[in-house]
Amino acid sequence: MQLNRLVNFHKTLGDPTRIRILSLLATGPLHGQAIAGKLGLKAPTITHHMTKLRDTGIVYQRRDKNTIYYYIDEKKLRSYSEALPNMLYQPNYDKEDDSMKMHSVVNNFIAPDGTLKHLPSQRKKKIIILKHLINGLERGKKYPEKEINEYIKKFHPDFATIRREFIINHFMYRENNIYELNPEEMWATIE
Amino acid sequence: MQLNRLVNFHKTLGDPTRIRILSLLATGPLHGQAIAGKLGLKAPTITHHMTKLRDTGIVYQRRDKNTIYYYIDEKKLRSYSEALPNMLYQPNYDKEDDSMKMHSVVNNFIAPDGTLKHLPSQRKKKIIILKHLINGLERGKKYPEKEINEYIKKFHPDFATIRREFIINHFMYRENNIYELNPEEMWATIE
DNA sequence: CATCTAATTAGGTTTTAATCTAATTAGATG
DNA sequence: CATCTAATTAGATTAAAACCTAATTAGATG
Repeated sequence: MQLNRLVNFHKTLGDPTRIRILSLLATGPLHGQAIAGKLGLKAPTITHHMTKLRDTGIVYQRRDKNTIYYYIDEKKLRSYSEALPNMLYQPNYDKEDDSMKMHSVVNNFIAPDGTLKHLPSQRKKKIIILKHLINGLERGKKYPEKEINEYIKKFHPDFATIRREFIINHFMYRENNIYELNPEEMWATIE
Repeated sequence: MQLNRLVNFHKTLGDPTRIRILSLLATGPLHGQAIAGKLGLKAPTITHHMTKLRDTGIVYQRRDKNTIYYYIDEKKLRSYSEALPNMLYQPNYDKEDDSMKMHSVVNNFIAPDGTLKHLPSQRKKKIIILKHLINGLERGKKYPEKEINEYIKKFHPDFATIRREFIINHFMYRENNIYELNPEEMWATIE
């Protein structure tokens, strides 16, 4: 699911009038005038809300003569509702990785004050630490070399080595001494 | 769950920035500056969003020295996400009532062409039938007596008796021979 | 106590969206 | 085709909220 559709779904439900409309429809289909009457709103307002509900897909409609009846699509409502928690907490390989190893490795190599004791020599652990270190950098932002050095020095005085590791392991790339984060797909992985 | 909290939950998720923040937090806790950096926003903006996320309860925070780390409360996120579908489609007593009894009672007293055979004499059944009959009337609309009579005659010729039952059982009230539906809380119930 | 860092508050700008009235469209029906 | 009803569109008003800069607060630390 794309970000946009998900945001839109929640934005649509983030309005008391629309929730009340759904409550009404839960007991059975209704036409626009009936909804307007029950909620004390005017017809155009109902049209406005039904357009949004229809656009997200959680209600559909059927015409009978001049009257349009609205129905909830319960299945869509449920699947959209579950989308966010599932997206965030889908257990995948990386997750295991992060929560199991990363935590203890970070604990071992990062001091309580957040500085780096020393760069691990084992490749796997080193990758985990490098990932941790670039956490404070911004995707899409261009960093002059001086700024990168300053950033790294907050963790460890040997900025040159760490900066080099960033490049070697494809966390960043350099062009004319300007540094920028690579897309995550390019980063070195453990395995 | 009250309407308000539910609306608020969805309103909170109905913003791309906040969804992105949750995506970031899903991989592990982060502090405000890191979030601001990754999203290209300023610190006050993050405060603004974190306040909303915290107020709905789906994130909480822990302080470590000067730095505040934010965590997702996965349980709350899930339970809120399920709230709306469950609210709408939770079988409760009234529902049972409607679907179990109402169905068979209506089947027994309403002919296939939609007309009423005769008004049940048992109170419970009579209420169910009256409920069924007023289904086609609109909340908030004022009906002159003549219009009510015509409406009832679509179901049964003895409009006077049925009209009287509507009033006796508080489905409608009359003022100057103008009839109007009562709010649902006033209707006679089965127990 | 002076100073540093991270977070927050205050206040302002701009965008979005909920609602209304008035006018229009789409279908049904006589 | 004239007319009715329900729905929609257009356009305006108002309220909410996302984001910023500048100033302030809260805690940690030397």
